[in-house]
Amino acid sequence: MSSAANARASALADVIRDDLPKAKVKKDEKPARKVGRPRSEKSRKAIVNAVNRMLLHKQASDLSIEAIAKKAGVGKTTIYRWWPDKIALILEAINANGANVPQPVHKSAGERLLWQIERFLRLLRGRNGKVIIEMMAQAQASPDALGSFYESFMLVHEENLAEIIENGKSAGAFRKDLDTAMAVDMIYGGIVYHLMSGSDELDEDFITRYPNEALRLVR
Amino acid sequence: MSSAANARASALADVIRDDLPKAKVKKDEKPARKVGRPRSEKSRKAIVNAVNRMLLHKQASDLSIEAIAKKAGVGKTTIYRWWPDKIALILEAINANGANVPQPVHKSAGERLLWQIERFLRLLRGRNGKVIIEMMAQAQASPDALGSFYESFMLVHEENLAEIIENGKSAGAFRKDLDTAMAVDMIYGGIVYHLMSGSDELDEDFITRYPNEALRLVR
DNA sequence: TGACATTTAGACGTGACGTATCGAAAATGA
DNA sequence: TCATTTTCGATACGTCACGTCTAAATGTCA
Repeated sequence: MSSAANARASALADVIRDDLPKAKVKKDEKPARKVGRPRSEKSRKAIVNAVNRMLLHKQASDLSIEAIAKKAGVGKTTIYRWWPDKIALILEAINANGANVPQPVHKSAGERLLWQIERFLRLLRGRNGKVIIEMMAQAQASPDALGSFYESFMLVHEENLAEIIENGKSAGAFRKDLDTAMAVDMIYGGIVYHLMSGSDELDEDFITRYPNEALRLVR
Repeated sequence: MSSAANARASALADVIRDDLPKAKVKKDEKPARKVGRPRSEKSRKAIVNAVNRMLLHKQASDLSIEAIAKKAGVGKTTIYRWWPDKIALILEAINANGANVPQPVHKSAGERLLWQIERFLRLLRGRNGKVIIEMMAQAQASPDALGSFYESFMLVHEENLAEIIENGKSAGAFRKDLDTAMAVDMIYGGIVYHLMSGSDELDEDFITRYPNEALRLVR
């Protein structure tokens, strides 16, 4: 397990080979404990709220588990018990994980591509973008954190985009000789890189024009 | 000063407007001190060597100034005096800054683009890539560090690429409606993102095929 | 020689890490 | 009702790195 590279390679391979068997992650993690004090929903909310409030004033790298615990009025043991690291906690707090809205059907390949890119851009618009990019940056420090970030955030977007591109190629709407994985790298990479280069937020102009620029890449 | 966003915006604007007046950074930082003990070249080398030796065994985020000083047999004051942060030190150690080899002339716009991208890829090949990407990641934590990384590493590449694209557009070799800044984001972003996604090194296949894929984007 | 900046070495206070321990609290089920 | 089980908040612990700060030694120039 662990390696993000592996997770990524296999995930893209799945999409490209068009057989996606068990990519469903593991949602069946509910043994439904019968005995013992249950997890405090109140504490969970307090922690998540504390993170969100703190993110209004400072950037993610300046949040310490200790400070979060203090602000939430919670023992830091509680945080360590439920979240493996700051990345997982913050991603949950800003609710950036998943939310895999199904694509509207009956669209051309180009429209589906635009829709997917716009969805990603919307997700990264505003303050969220900076925070998520910081998470990606922090994840570079450890393979485990990277895998965690990748699986809980990037993977689903990559899969969706890769599938759209593959379908577009099959349908003749996109270049047959296009390398799907590279196109995914360039399309999402362009956005990520833009945010990493210093723009605090994605400006309206970028959001408006980027999807069409990406569309030119694949045609 | 400080903001990387500003540095970037103005730099690209310069290239795009095709007037690049004083982009030459400041190489004239040699007051040639006459008095006082001179900086120890021996210590400088010991520090840089220590960093390089340590990077063979651990990743950049695991290097501490204290450990570097100890390994180099140097007071950490010496490090703090000469380098503003770990990013600057490591970039100098792996010699990733500058080395702005002039382009061979007499080439078509497409060839110049390929050459520039290949140069960038060569720079990020091997262990260097991981280290540089880690620097970029760490730089996200502070605007100053981001500006420092950007100016000492990314800026020159962006300027070169933007100029090539602009010239290609003027010459009719590239699409006139191409957004230069976005193309730069996508081309370099694709590489950076690829490295950030978990591949420890750029594989031969990627290096071989990426430049051509990028060329399709601009035509 | 004296002026002066840089050198190494290490002490210092700060702050966060992640673990461990504690007694109290909250649910279950016999 | 009461034992069992698990989480709760609190806090102590040892570790580590940060960046600043002294202090005495060292090297170069005038």
